[in-house]
Amino acid sequence: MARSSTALHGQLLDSALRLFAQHGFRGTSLQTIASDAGCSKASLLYHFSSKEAILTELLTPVGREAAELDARLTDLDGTDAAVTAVTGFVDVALRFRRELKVLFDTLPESRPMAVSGIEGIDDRLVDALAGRSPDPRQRVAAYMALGGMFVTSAADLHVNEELLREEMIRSALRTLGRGSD
Amino acid sequence: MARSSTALHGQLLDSALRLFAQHGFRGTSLQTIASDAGCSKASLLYHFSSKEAILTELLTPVGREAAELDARLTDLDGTDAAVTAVTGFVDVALRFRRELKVLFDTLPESRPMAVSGIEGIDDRLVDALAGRSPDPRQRVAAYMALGGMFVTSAADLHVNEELLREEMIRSALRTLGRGSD
DNA sequence: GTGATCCCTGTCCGATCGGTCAGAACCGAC
DNA sequence: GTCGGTTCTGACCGATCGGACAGGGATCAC
Repeated sequence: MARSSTALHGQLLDSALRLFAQHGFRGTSLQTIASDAGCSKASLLYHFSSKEAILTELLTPVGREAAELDARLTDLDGTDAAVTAVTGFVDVALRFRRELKVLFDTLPESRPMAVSGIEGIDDRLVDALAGRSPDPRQRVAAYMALGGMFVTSAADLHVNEELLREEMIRSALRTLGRGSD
Repeated sequence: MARSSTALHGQLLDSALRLFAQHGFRGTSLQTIASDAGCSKASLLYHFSSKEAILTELLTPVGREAAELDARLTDLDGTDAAVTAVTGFVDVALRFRRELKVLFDTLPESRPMAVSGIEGIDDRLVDALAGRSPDPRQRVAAYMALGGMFVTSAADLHVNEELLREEMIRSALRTLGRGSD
């Protein structure tokens, strides 16, 4: 027995991500994760100090990328801000589909933020998507686009990945009234 | 004590809906609901045979309306189907904002369907939103529109209700490439 | 009065949860 | 060999979960 430490660690993260995405954070027990990864619950808690710690480690990468996108958006406005926000979000969302699903499932509970640096990022994203416009109609459209990208990336449409990416971006821009057509 | 039976029953439904929407189904215990409604857990279980029964009673109305919309869509296609699906969905979604949030939170877990008559309604909605087109791009756009409407209705934007409704419909139609502009 | 019925509750139950802990099993270094 | 450190586990713990159940009051008909 005794895999090379990091091996089981990664295996546990894999199992946890899949199970969290499928049954939610609350709906997945430590025992289930451990069994899926082929070890004991006690072994899981040797690698991770708590259930929350697993979540944090899972969501840290997407948190980092989100923060980067956030930073890129700060000094943009108008169409530039909207287009950058759309393409940036779609890219991140499609790269972290299951993570985003877990994040979405976890957000409503105002738990002590498992992933740092993304507090209020949703408001800033909506602001950028709206092209910094204070028009409430633009804000609603921005929310529609954001929600659409979120849900669509989390769902698994049986569609070619590149086509999905392109059409998500085109759709979102149409939603915002900034479509080229 | 001893309220008129139906009074406590309704009070419990109120509390449950609010708490389910706020903390999720799993994240809300029977004790919490009972305390919020000002009675004992045993009393709650006198009015409802189980936790699942509360969920069913909460989601039945929105299930009925969804089924009606579903029926109205069957013999429509093209722009008619898309427009009817958008306006119908927005109307239902805004009338049952918290219920929809609970439904969304509850869906991922493949629990024995608490609300009947809506199996596979999402696929049929996407089909209608896509105007019955088999084009995968239209299907992606349909999913974007559906997700946008879903999330936007569940979120609470501080926006005038009628403006919200109008702009959600306009945004969704733009997403589908059927905007008037 | 005395039942019968309805509403409500205190108390208990088994299951499951996240988490702890002492120690077994394995490892390379010596 | 054996020693020290790392990896892993069975057994256990307190808390909380959804739910069962017997009985206490209140209200009615008679």
